[in-house]
Amino acid sequence: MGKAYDVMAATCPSRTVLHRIGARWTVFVVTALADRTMRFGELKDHIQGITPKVLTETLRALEADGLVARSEFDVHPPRVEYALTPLGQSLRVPLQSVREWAETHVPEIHRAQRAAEEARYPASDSSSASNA
Amino acid sequence: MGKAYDVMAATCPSRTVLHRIGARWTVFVVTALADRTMRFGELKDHIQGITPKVLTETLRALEADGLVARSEFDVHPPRVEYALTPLGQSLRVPLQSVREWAETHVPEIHRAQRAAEEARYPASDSSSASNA
DNA sequence: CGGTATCCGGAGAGATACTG
DNA sequence: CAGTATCTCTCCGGATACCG
Repeated sequence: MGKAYDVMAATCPSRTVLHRIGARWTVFVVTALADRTMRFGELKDHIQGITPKVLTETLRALEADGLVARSEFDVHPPRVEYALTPLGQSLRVPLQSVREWAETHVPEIHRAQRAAEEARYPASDSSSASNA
Repeated sequence: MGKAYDVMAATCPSRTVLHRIGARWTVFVVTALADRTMRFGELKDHIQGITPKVLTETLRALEADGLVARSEFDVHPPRVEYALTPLGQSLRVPLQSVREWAETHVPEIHRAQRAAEEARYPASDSSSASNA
């Protein structure tokens, strides 16, 4: 027997799943919630540059997919906490390895990009090396 | 001393990197090239549903980032082969784990989505269970 | 505090047709 | 075979302002 799902198949549902977890801010939210439960404002402060609208959309999507649990406390002022579900916890590992890869290989990629740039415009040495 | 790069920082270059490898078709191309070198047409056939334009764009981006190497043979008909660079190879592991997560957890996510749907429109039981 | 509502702009994705 | 060229269109994502 083969695999149940194959991401290479055009209509495979796993593509939808992949699309979701590949969404712009998913990795940030999951990473932020990996350590501990957080309130909306905490997430917003922690994930620098995210807007409330986008954070809400991301959280709603993750909640609908069963990755994040939303707990609302009926107090004043309002208090809402977000946490990873067990399913969301299981996503920590893959996403962490992706994030670490990104953080680790920044210099190599920059080097490759500058090299490619050089190849296209050979003469410009605005910041290129003097040492061969 | 802390980490050199932190994905949570708004201006961190690792975010750009993350964005690149999170691009729609990156995971497919890297996965396809994980096993062996492939020609353009092979990639196109293997990654079902991708259009030549998008495949080209993805390959060019990956090439610029130093993840994919393009080898052109001056023959007729033309023959062009794509392979992962060592840097690209290093991306295999993280992306494979993400892909496997997606393929593995499709049923759970579908279940969560249906449950969320139920919660919003409680009455409709078009395909819900007869067994409580 | 924890969101919504609304509007807007641009990048990316797709279909189709064509070329060296 | 391996792409380009064009065009369209959606959909994200961001800014801003407002609500319970």
